[in-house]
Amino acid sequence: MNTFFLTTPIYYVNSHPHLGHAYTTIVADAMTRFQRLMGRDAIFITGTDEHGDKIVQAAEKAGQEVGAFSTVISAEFRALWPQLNTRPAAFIRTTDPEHKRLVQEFLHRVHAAGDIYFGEYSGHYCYGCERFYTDKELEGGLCPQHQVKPDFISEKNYFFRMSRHQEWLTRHIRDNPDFIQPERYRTEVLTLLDSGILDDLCISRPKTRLTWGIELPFDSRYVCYVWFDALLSYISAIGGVGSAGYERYWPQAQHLVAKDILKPHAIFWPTMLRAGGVPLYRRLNVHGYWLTRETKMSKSLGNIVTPLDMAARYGLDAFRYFLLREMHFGSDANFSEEGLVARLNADLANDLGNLFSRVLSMVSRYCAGAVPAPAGDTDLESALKDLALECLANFQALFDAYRFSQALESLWELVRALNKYVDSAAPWTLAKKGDAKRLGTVLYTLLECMRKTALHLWPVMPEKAEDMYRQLGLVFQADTVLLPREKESFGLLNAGLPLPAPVSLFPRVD
RNA sequence: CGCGGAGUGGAGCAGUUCGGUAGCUCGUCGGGCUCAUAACCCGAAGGUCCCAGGUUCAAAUCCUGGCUCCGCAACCA
Repeated sequence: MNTFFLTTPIYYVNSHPHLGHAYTTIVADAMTRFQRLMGRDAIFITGTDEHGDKIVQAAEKAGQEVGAFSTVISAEFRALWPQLNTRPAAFIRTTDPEHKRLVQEFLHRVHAAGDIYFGEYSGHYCYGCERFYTDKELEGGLCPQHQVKPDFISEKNYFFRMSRHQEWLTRHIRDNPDFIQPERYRTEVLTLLDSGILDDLCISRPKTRLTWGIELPFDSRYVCYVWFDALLSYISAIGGVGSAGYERYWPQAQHLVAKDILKPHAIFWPTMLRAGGVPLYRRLNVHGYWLTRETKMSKSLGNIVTPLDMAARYGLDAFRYFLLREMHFGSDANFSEEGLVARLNADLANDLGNLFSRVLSMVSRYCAGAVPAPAGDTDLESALKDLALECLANFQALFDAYRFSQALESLWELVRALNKYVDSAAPWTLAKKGDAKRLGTVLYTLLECMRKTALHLWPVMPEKAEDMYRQLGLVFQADTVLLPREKESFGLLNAGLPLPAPVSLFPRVD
């Protein structure tokens, strides 16, 4: 089946949505829109992760009951996505009853398969932090937070036999170079796997310490460790193992995460799936962080960028464009308002917006506002068309590989070539000479290439792309578009179409 | 010797997998055009590709050693 299925992480509700969350979801949305234009049945899903210690603590800090607290934050995330023009096919909460049931069912399967055992865990426990510390984490034997000596306590817990699957996982990652992308993160995981034996994963928390979680189906004195619960949401969101949604989408599953949660996705999750007898996801796509002034964004530093402020100030599509154009997928990137404005002015206003403006105004002036008919091509057109098809083919291949920045660069190579073509062909001279045939060819060629450009931009800037389409006298309908044929031929724009009065697409910001 | 990333013209970055005349955008300077959002097009200046060794006919790219910066090990995409 020709499907495409992508997940964002389910965001942890101990903080409000920020630029990082917006980026990941916008990437997921753009990729999904792209795959749809490529002719696939494509969806992405998102949601919130709501269990665990940290949430209980955050709720206490806010002076709220934990269930009510996570509902409020979860709703903030859910409300943000439509405002960024992202359209998840599902929004899952790990507190959904159906998810809880599916997690318990999965735990049962793994337990029955013999991959969960009851054992004892000993460690340095700080009652102030309500957590265990490893020897490495302690500073001079003291808890780094409270500067007190933690108690050495033993606790009975359930463990997942992750170590049993280490060899198999290592081989799988070696044999499937695409399983973790970009390459550097694959290398990182392989280094980690080669550096020693994996510990088994402690997957329970005694209710004496934590009750905010999913109860273990085989022991009501415990709740499930958050990651074991959260990762399974990727399957709950489409109906659970064996459901119609699962059959349809899971075989093509890809995940999208930031580098901080590489380990749970690259190690915990595949071994869990293996133990539960569920086929693995196809691919894990890992991106970097947005930095502000060379340093990481964090609440304590007060340098959080609020996505909606930027969108409101400069336009949502310019914001989306900036995020995809500026960050090289996988590496960290810098976010700055100046950077955004620079891109908006240079790429969107000067190159793209101005191209539409100059061409549409000539069509309006020289062709009575209707798409002219092309006559014969000269070498100038042949060269331009060759370049256009090459740029579009590159765009499609790069976008498909999550190399958004390079994909857009490739598209802008075409935009610049179009501006250059205007200068070389000089339609104003043709108009003066009264060479209607040649003028028709030049302007038609431009309009057709602009149509292709708008089409390819839709995943990144849906509203503006639809505006561009309208300017070309067309109505954009995603289901009727097929990108693959667009990189092969010209002439899908019909001559004679009346065009509306030109409107500025991207006004400059000064 | 905790793990990882980065160091390329004034700024921001590609290129490093599979060595072969150093590339893009912005900025600067000069020119062109007049259809256009003071936009667009052409040309120019500007680089010891962190340093030192090594391999090679040839190294930004491979190997060894070192320096500097940053991130993770605490929240967090």
